[in-house]
Amino acid sequence: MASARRSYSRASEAERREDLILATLDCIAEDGIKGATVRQIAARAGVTAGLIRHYFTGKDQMLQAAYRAVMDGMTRTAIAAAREDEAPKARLRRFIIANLTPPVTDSRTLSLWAAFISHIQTDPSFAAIHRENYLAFLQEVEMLLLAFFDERGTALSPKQCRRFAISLNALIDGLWLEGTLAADLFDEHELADAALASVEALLRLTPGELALEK
Amino acid sequence: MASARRSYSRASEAERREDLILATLDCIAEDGIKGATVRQIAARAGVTAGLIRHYFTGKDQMLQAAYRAVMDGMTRTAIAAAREDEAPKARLRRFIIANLTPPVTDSRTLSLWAAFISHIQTDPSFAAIHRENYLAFLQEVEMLLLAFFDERGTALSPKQCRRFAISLNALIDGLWLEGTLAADLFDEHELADAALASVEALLRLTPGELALEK
DNA sequence: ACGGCAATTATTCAATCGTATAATAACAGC
DNA sequence: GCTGTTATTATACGATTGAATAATTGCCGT
Repeated sequence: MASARRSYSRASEAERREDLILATLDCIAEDGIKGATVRQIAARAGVTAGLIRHYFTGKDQMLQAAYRAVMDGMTRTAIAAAREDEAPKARLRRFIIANLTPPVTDSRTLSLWAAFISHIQTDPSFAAIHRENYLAFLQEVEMLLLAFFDERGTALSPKQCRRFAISLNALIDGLWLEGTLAADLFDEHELADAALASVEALLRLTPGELALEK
Repeated sequence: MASARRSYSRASEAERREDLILATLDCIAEDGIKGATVRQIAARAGVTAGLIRHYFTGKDQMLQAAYRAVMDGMTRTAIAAAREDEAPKARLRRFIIANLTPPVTDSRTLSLWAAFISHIQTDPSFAAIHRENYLAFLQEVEMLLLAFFDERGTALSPKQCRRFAISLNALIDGLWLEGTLAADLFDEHELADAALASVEALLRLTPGELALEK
């Protein structure tokens, strides 16, 4: 009885790692962190479970890589929305809107974010990843604010800029979290509109200054 | 060889359930959700594992009860801070401060909150608990705002009140989350001060109107 | 004081987890 | 085309999990 071994094809390290990470995210999005077992992930990636330990030291390290991938994706789309070839006001507006419309406000994204956030408290590696992303996000907001107030001709001390950035970031985070958790309570533009009006108030701008194009 | 069975004492259903729930929270706070196994919980509660299924249908149901306990605790302390025997402005101020100082901004509270948030996406029972608490929180904020603007003599339409409440809630949530996650980045009063200034701006009040007593 | 109810313990079970190791097949270099 | 390297599969192992069942002991009513 010849052993009928499964046929397979070799892949480059880069794409195999990516496949495994994407499969991890699929599993988490579907069943939560408890659904992300090495077997389920391997099955979803079309390989066998043992392969995971060939590319990662262990399951934990793969989860960290997956967390990095999620956070990178979130910040990348938000930052990409604030295109450099536009006026500071438009960039700030686009940045806010991008954070409160799909694909950032998306059930799957929230599931992934939520699955990882609890690890921050327990595992220092996850804490480092979070810290890194939070500071990067904060700095991006600060740069947008500086450019905006500069164009507007309003003075803005570094300390005040930082305070604005912290509050603005908190507002966006909160709206994103609750808005995505209870997506049925808000329609798509309601969230972004509320954010724009709130940011105007937060920065002590005149109503409509940020939302209206002219 | 006489079987040396462990001696024990009976307890009322109420306190046994509470003991088990508190033990559950202790386990989660210490090791995350993965540390909340029936055996560890039972050990921490000073009973044996089997007893859990005598008071709860299963582990899931006990986790739900624990989640309810956490959320109740958080909203209760915040609402209790807005004492009824004070002026509307003071109540609003106290409410905001209470949400951004210990024991609400506390590493343990965050750990518990974070451990449960991912279940909202997966388990409808957890979604219902979250929804219930979110709406209760929102309504509390709306009532505080109505009383405040009424005393101030400013008109406030129900729609505007709701929009304010949503934004204010998001701001508090975001500050609480990031501030507690990165507690070392902020000192204790910085968070509450930032919140007060931001809420003043959010509600289009004059700077210092909410923070200063007079 | 004692009998019976049920709260609690003790033990077992099947399932599943992450990891380790050995066998094998795919592919590159020559 | 052959050969050596190694990516991949296959299998096994020990630990741990949530749940189910049976045995026992604490305690209340009488």
